[in-house]
Amino acid sequence: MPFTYSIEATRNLATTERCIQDIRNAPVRNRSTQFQLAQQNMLAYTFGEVIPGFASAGINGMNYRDVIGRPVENAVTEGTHFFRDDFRVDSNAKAKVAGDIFEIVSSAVMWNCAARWNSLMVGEGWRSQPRYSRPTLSPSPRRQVAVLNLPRSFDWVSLLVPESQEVIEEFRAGLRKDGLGLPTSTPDLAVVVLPEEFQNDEMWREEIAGLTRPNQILLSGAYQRLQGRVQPGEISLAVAFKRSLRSDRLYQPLYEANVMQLLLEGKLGAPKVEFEVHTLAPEGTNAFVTYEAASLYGLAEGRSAVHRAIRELYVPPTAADLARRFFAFLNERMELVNG
Amino acid sequence: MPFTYSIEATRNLATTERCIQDIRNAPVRNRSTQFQLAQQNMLAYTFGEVIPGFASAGINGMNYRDVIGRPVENAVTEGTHFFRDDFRVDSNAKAKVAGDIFEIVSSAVMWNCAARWNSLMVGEGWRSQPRYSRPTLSPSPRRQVAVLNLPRSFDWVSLLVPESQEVIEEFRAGLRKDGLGLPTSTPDLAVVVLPEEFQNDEMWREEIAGLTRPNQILLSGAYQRLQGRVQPGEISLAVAFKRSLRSDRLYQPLYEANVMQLLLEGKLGAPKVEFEVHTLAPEGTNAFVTYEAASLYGLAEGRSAVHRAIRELYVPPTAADLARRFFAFLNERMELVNG
DNA sequence: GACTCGACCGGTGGACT
DNA sequence: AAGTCGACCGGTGGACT
Repeated sequence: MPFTYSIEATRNLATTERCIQDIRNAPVRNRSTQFQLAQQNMLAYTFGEVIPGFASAGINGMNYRDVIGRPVENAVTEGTHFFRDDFRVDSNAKAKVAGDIFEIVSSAVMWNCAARWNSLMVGEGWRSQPRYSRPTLSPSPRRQVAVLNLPRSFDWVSLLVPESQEVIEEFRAGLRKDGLGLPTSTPDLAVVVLPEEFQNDEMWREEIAGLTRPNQILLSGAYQRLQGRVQPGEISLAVAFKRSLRSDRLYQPLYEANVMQLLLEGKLGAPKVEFEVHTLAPEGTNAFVTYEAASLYGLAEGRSAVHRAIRELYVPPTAADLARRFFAFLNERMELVNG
Repeated sequence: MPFTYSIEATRNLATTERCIQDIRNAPVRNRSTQFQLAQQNMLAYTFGEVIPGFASAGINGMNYRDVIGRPVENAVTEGTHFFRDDFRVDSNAKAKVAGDIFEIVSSAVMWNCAARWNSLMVGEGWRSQPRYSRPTLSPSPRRQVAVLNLPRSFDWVSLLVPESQEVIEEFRAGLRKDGLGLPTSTPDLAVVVLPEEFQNDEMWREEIAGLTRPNQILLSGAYQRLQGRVQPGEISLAVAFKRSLRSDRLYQPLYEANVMQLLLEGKLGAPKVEFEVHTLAPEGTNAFVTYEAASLYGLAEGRSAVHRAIRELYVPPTAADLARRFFAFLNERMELVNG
């Protein structure tokens, strides 16, 4: 499972493990797809033994856009090898898979950061390989975090403890009388304070070695363990991943951040909701301006401490930079949690 | 310029007027595009003598999705005719053009509705072909409207009279001190009260016969005439056009509606801002739920008259339905304007 | 005329039913 | 297991510089 394409490794794959699935004889109804980019196999192939930022210096410091592009690159190499001129995939296929890979790999980087952070918080000291500067916040098991890559169709409200969900439900019940609602969807990822009942579990301190299928399942299913167990103030960070930007594709995070702020800050008394957007191709400066928008809820209330809805549009240069930045964030934000 | 593909009509086109432009020998830098879908030529070809809703009964009552799909259909027929097996366009090319065509054609339908409405408002009576039921609002030249298809990169605030723009500018100046902003972008289309200085101009009462290139320019440039001349309460309707929906593509209109409501209702004392979304393929019911969201500004203020940010997600069955619905809207909303 | 900038949406791989 | 449902984004034609 090499980061760099290997004809030997490819040859040893069972056909079901290959990155390219030939479905010309088993087409999906109402589609003309001939070859599928098997996203999970691609992740296992390219990142099966590699988590960027926690791998070799060469990968940790490599241009992150190139790192994220590698699975599709490898898959296309494989497809061309087996199918030559017959091989073709729609640009929309690459687009879908590249977007999911950016999200999943970045989540894995942050998962490993959280594991390392948590290990420090329970008093195990600061792991030294690869080297990141040691956070200065005084360790406490209560300051552990969980990194949750949230699935499609998720509703972030389901993370909250029942009492908080009830407050929101009552608020919505009032709206429904007028035919109104305030539906919530989700960021791609949430960082939450690790609930007390998990603070002795080792799994939250274990760095994964790569995105094998079992590890993919571990990370993508982690959110289920925390549903109904998070206090409003414990949603420490929300992240939206967008591999590239277009002016019309900026608004789901911007809107969802506004709703989160209205509900968490306004109705549940939580501190500032930190919501950020990660991208590898901002395509101009317009997005940075769009994301300077003040949080509408705070504005309307005429509060003194108005803030942006989106705290930052971040373009990670390398996986190591992403990790360093996340450690710095935790070092600052987790001070809010009583040690 | 037939609505139905005609090999004779195609044969008579100059190459620059054709719907398919062969650019294999003049490629765009950094692109692999071989054939371009000449969007404006396509509109002139298929709709050069037809505005749906103001054409024959067959077209007015035809499934609007099929009407909107016709230009691409005709262009593909042309391309196949001239280039046979060489002809290919990316699905993203069709997607872009289909989206713009939905926007431009729907704007043209509404333009003609406005022309007919205005003609009634200045006392010329109600035109009878094709037949729509006569609005009941008492006519007044002050109740005329302008339909503005707004361009890419537009800022709806530029429509407002200088005094109102200044109010917004002052508000933003306060935000900028804290590193905040509240940038505005635009709906695809705005319906505004026709300013007094234009109420005798015939052009606002003239129905166009088709989307010839000059008429395309007339409609797409109309907004320039009204910039700086609209009172906050005179933005009667904002529309976003989305040929098809995806769950992630719902939020630009939802967010922009919220911002418009904060600024126009909250800061400038305008009545309820009516913002709607038109689509031909909602793809499930989720979008209808998303658009039940209450306007965040009203919520935060704890106002009594909270309303939805998006008034409706509308799926026009035919062009005649779109026209009828717009007449009904004008009949109701323009009552707010003193006759 | 070459280049940059907006905003268009449909084809996709996987989760869930 | 066949069908439905989420949310991914890159290639595009035109306006502008």
